[in-house]
Amino acid sequence: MENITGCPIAALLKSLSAKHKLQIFTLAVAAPLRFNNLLRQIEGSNKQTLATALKEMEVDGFLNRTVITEKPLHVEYVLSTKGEALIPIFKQLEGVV
Amino acid sequence: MENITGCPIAALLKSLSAKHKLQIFTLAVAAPLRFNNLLRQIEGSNKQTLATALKEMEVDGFLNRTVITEKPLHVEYVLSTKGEALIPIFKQLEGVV
DNA sequence: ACAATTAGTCAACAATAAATGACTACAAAT
DNA sequence: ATTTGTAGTCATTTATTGTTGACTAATTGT
Repeated sequence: MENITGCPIAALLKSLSAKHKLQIFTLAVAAPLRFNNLLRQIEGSNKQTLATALKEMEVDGFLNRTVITEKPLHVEYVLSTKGEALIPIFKQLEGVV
Repeated sequence: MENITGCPIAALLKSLSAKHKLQIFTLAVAAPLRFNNLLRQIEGSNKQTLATALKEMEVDGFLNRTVITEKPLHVEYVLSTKGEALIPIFKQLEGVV
């Protein structure tokens, strides 16, 4: 009900702190992501939360969603340049914890 | 109801994303903080949320709480070394947004 | 003595985020 | 033709977070 002119970094932090997003980032570094794969890999996750996370990460410009019109016709999520830029920052946070 | 063995960085991100914390960090860079001062400075804040934020930041080791036994007997919150370590990371996030 | 300022706590309520289960829709395999 | 795998949506419920207003308690100022 607020934050029309809120701080963008605070908004980013809040967005990044949503459930499973950090793990999604981590997995996306290794390989392109697929919905049902994530659902199996990320224990304790569910369709809805995952769908919301992926959608937000796409809207925020961290992931690129592509429909692959081949073999088993599926969707791939790949880290964008903006998404990749966050990885070293997460690494730095490791040093603080 | 979970996260017994959760990722510490995810936990840190979630903690940092709590309301007003980023602003508290920012204000703490400039000068020691006082409770009622914050309440006035941070618009839209309230005692409870502020008290919770300050307590958590203290428990997380980002702020040091000191009772100043002088003049008007008050409490000061000052950034710890660990808290200061986060500042450049926040700055880096600015570059990503 | 009384009021204000200090720094909070507590319980009840409202708002937001996440979980659950049912459902959709298309393509490919049996 | 039916099941399986793809990738989701939708409505409801539950859990987590934040807000509100009343209250405490010590200190300081008038």
